[in-house]
Amino acid sequence: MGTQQRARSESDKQQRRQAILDAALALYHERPFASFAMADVAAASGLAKGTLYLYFQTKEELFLALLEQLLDGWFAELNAALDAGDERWDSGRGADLICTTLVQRVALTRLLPLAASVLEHNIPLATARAYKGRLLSWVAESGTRLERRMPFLAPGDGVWVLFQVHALVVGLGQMADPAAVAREVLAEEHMAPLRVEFGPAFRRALATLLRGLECPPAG
Amino acid sequence: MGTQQRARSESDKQQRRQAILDAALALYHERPFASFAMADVAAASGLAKGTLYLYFQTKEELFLALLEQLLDGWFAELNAALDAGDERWDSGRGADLICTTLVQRVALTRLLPLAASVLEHNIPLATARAYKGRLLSWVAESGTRLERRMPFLAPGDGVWVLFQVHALVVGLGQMADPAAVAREVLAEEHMAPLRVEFGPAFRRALATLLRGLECPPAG
Amino acid sequence: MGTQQRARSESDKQQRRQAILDAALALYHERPFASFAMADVAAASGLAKGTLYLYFQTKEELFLALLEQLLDGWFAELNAALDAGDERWDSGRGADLICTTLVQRVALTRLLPLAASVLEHNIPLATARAYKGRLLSWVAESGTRLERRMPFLAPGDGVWVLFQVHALVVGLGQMADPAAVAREVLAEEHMAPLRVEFGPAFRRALATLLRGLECPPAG
Amino acid sequence: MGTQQRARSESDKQQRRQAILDAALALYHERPFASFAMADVAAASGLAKGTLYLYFQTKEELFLALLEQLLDGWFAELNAALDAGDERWDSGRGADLICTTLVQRVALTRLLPLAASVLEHNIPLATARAYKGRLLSWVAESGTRLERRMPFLAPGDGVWVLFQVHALVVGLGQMADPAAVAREVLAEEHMAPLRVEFGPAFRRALATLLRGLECPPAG
DNA sequence: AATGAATGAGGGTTCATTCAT
DNA sequence: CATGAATGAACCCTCATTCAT
Repeated sequence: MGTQQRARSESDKQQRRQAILDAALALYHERPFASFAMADVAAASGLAKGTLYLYFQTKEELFLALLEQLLDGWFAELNAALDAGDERWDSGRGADLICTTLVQRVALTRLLPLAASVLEHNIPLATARAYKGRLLSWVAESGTRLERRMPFLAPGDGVWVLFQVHALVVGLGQMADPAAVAREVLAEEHMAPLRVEFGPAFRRALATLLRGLECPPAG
Repeated sequence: MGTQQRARSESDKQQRRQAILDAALALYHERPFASFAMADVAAASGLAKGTLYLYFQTKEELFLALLEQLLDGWFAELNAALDAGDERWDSGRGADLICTTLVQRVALTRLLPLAASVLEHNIPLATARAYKGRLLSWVAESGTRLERRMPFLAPGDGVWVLFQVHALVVGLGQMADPAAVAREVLAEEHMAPLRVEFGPAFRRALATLLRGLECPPAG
Repeated sequence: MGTQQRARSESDKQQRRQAILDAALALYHERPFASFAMADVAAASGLAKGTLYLYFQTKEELFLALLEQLLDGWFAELNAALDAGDERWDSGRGADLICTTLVQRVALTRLLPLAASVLEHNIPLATARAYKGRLLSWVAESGTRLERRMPFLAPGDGVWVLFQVHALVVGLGQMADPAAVAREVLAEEHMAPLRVEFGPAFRRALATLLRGLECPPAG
Repeated sequence: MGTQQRARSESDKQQRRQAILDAALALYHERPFASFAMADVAAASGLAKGTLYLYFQTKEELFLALLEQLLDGWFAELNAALDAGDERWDSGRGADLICTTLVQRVALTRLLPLAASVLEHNIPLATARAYKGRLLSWVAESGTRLERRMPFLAPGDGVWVLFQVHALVVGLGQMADPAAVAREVLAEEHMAPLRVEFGPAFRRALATLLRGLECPPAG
């Protein structure tokens, strides 16, 4: 119905852009992201469909902006924790930090798996480059910090660990968040071994992985 | 166009069913599986759209049939290798086997990530149950074999390792197989650190993970 | 699976034709006629789909053949009753006969409404002519008999009454046999006035109609 | 093709909705309603297919909206006529009113028979309830008025008469509006007795029916 | 800048009919 | 005569995007 106030100044516009992203995020609590339609995001943000296109050229761009924001938040928290103090961490401690910060960011862990399929559609080269560029610097910066904190990590291991984190989030996230039908099946008694809870599963996987790096070479 | 030969005998029909699956598989070389339309599969297999529905009740059933077939093949090879001989393996040897058998099955590693999203749509409970049931028995059987071969694995670790394999295949597979636009970006000089090659990446991740299990507890 | 025995002689073929019609009829007991597919009829008669087309050129022809058969049976019974004895009947008696014979022929009353829509599709002129021709002679013959039995009927009234019977069967039949959703709605308390039971509704309508003919002109 | 003007105001939208209904109605002149595809209605109204779904959630909803509109118009006219003046009417007068108002509403008489089959498909319970509810109140209100005007009608007879009207419209309408092939057959000389003209046929049927109610009980 | 009505290409699925065997 | 695999035109509906206002 009513027309929203116009965002005139540049900061107004940034705010509105942010409001759209927030609304999109909020939709997670109701339904899987893959089912989003622009109409839903528009409704959730109290704007008209067309308005979204003033702030994002395509649906995918909106999606990537949201993902970047969530990643940004996580890397910031991660870096802050890695920068505080200077005692050495063992693999358990490192795994703990990453898990704790990540597990509570449900939206991020659910959005990340979709990144790849979104990147397949409809995004201009420049957008893809921007996203990947940002990803690169995040990974590089946090990778270095990880290596500093966990000296058993060789140069380059920090970035490598973050890749594994990505992979595990995507892979385990998918297993831990099955669709309705699958959930129903998994609820059956004998399916118990196939049930995966993201938090514990991820923690154990990451801890084991870091332990493998920490472990003195066999022999 | 022209009418295909009729598949009369039961074995003809199995062959045709297989031909459809093969055609679907072949489409990978041209476009991401997620974008498949039944029309595409029909065209690729030289059949009419309606004909596909003689062999598969829904698009999703076709997809799951393909996936199960590939999984079946892999688990068979894996089990055969685990059953041959009875020397003990260390983590490196175990990782090698899994990697070698899996890496050459490109289609499987690309299809697996889609399983979750397919399971979200349009499949009857029975189909989901059948798929999950099969998965369960594959995982249980191969898990036991892994434990037998690698005695450093505690009971239950075998299944757990296979879950991590699944997760890593999905996660790393996604990173290693970017869409056209993303590939173009990653081809740029400075993006090198973000490039992931599935084989080596997966091998290292799995080896490290198994090493972590093998490693004597810290202390 | 198995191949049916071949109908070689002409009488074999008549029998098979009849078997198909019987099977189609039997399907009524399970689902509304409008939802029939040729595949269903084939399955019900234990024949292959293609075989049906050896006996009926189109789906509609099969349908009309079935309808004609049911009509034939009813007119035969009606005529027999009208021919037995020679006392005069009043409107009540006439209505009773028609109702009693018709109400028990559920298949007929449910099939009749579909005749019109079937005639709209896909039937050759010759088939339509044959059907209408048969209808004409049935109506004419039974109409005459009605007039003989109920002398308050003027010449032509007999045919006219049969038209009204047709109309009422179609109209009331539709109201008395609502679809699942409609039935659910009608089951609600306050919808009671909209509920129609075919037997009583038809009986009263026809009785009133005949009474109107019987009734001395007003004034 | 070209883009239609946008319906902005609420009244514009009502107008467009109406235009769609009008276009659907107009299609009657070309083909039986049962064969309508949304694509046809779209083409007839000069809109894109998708646009129809802005105004009607499903094909069936469009259909019911059209029917309700026509019914509403008829009941309004009927009620107005029944409310004007207060002399008593005999059965002939009552039949006249109903016939005259109904016969000129060709679309209504052709649409009504399809209501039942439409109600079988794809409509939410709520829609069915709304339709039946409206029907109930129309019938109840006009039924009462009929009884007031024609005192020979017992309580409840008014509603009953309207049911017969419904049934006769459906039944006779079907007979009077044959498909192309059937029409051709009926045009042949000797088929004359099967030809039904809706107006006269309906008038006579209804008049006779009312006369039957008016008539003093036999004996 | 904001709107939201209009677009229209596709998508999955059904089913009457054909015809090679 | 019998079969049933193959066909392919239709159908309803969705939704990202556009653009007139």
